[in-house]
Amino acid sequence: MSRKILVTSALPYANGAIHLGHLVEYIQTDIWVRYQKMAGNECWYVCADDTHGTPIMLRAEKEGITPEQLIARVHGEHSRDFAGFHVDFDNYYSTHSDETRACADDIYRKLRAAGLIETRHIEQYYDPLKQLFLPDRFIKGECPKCGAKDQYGDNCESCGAAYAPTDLKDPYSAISGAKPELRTSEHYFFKLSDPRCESFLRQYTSRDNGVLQNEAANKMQEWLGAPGENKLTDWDISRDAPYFGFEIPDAPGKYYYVWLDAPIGYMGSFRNLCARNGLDFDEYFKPDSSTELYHFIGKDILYFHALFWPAELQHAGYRTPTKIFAHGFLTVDGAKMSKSRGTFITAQSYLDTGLNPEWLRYYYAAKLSASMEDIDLNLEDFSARVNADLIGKYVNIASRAAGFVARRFSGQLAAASSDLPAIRSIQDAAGRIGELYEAREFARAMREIMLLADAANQYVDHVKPWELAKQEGQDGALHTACSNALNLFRLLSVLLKPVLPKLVADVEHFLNIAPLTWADTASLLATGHRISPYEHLMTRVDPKLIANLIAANTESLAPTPAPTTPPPDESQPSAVNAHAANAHAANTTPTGTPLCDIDDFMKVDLRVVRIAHAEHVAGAEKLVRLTLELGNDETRQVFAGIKSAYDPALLIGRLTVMVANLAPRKMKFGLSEGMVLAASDGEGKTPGIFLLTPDSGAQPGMRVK
RNA sequence: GGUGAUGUAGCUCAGUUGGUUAGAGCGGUGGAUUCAUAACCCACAGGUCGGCAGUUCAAUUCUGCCCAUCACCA
Repeated sequence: MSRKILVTSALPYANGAIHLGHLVEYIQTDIWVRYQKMAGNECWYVCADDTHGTPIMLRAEKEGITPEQLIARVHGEHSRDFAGFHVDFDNYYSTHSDETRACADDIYRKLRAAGLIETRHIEQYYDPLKQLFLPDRFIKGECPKCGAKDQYGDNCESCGAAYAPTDLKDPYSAISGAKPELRTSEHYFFKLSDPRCESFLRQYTSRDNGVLQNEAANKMQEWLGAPGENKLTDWDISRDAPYFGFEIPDAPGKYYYVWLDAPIGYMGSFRNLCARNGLDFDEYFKPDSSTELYHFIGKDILYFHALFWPAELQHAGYRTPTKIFAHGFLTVDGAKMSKSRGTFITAQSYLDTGLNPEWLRYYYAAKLSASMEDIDLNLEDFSARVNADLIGKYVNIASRAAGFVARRFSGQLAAASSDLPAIRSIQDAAGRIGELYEAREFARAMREIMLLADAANQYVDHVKPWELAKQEGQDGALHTACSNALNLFRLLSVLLKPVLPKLVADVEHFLNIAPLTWADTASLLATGHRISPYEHLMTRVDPKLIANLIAANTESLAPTPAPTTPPPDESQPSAVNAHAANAHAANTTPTGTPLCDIDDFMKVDLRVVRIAHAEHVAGAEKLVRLTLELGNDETRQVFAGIKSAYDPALLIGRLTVMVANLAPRKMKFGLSEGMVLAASDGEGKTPGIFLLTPDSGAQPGMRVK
């Protein structure tokens, strides 16, 4: 009767470190898999590094190593990070493997035989210096819409416009800086626009079919268009040499696009697992398989998993995924992860700082649902939640009872009261909580479990073991009370085990019992059972650690020779969500400014001034003419480019700050004898110009330093 | 710009198939207690349920518009 289940998480790209955004997915999947295993199902969890593509090739080149060396190293780093968070894959493999190549070739040949592959010549930018075709993200130039400089080839970060790289003005290669040339090349396409694909996908992704969450199904229908309106376009699945990947059979110099072999990496990883432990691969992937296949992914890569991937499988003669579970992104303290704010937190830094990985597992569980909504890691809430729930409520129950049992009853338990309401309510809830795990409603499950933990603490409070301990002839009552408390603790441990595997392993050691399974919610500890001495199971979150974590992840303002990871390929095939991509923007923020010393700074004579007069300058688009008083009856004329933000009339009388020793400059409208200081967003994301103002009390002529 | 999602107490979130006084945890305040790494127990305070308009005997819950945030527009 036990189900046979194969589960995957999206493949992280072998080009960067695992961060807390990635971990949402791996922890979510791991909890789900652990629950399935505890519930007695045969469940296999596979994943792999996604290792192909131009970014890997360039990154390796930059480090002076081969791509194989790079991906081997990153595989080690990723494996270590996942293990550190108790993410327990049955196989963590690599797409750069014989198995994945064999699966990719097999699928490709079958699709070709089905008439779903065709070739076409396309024009694409080519870097004549590096001698390679450039992915969209490696071409930069001026946005055709708003004119912002240094924008990527697919969309503009300044105005949000989407366009083709050929639309860019003054394009240049982000690798060599060379001006790219348009060149023609033959590409291979998967004919997603074929009526067979469309009709299959329309049915497969429909709400009624239940493969996708409703929100995702709606999105797919949007992408598919109205019935009859075929909006799907063929998918370009080849890239020209040089490319790190698998060469396409019978197509010298042509390689599978990394996004083609990434999902196939799930198969490759599983095939490798099958070979090692005698599983039957075909049983899981044949078209009429009775096994279940689940993909956990981020909502950003739905397109690949809900359209391309099922269409490939269907038409290559394989089963299609049972369900695709998309989750939302992670924000930290309500905002996108940011390197400058220190909230772009790597898995390694979290562990190195000394934070307990199970704190994060619990916190994520307490916030995750089956929806695609983003979840927020609020660091204050994180500490409060973990401390209150895990230490204050859950671990506390064991701590309250263990001392008495050890001191008064030599570690042996009395019979538990099987009809105790607190015990019965946990046993009754176990089925419901199991269903919540199954449905990925972890937050609801955690709420219910903590309610049960509250009831357990209320029980202890009610029977007052500390009073019984002082009374003559109450040994029996004390013994029962403590035994009940420990049974309550054991039952709660079963319910929390998918989330807290390491902690519950310690609990199993403390209670001196075999590994807990879901069925153990039906039983109680035997009379006379002997427990081990209690050792504290978990400590509270030390606020200092959180501060250290932020500090460890805050990019220094010093000119670090930033580890400039190349920008991701157009649509990076991994769980790396949009925030990972956004992080690249951090490299172009003020962090790159060289240091100056105090002597350099003191060369600049900053003075408080009063704006004595301000007026528009006839014929000037941006300028306002200011007359500034520096004290001692000295005045200066300064032209300031602040017309767009300030009405001159409202400036008169204000205090601000000027550079008093700036060399005078002759302008079309007169001599400008200095400059006033104002803030603005160089990237143009936040419009406006903001003049500086000193605190009240400052007088014209005072030096600013 | 289009489409979609979200907007509920200081924080993180439930909830309402429209119906008397809108909930939890944390935080705060007060009390109780001392078995438990100041944990636990009891109580209290607290919100114009984003804004405006409409439908209705009745709207936080339905409809429309607006605002904000986020995502997608491959």
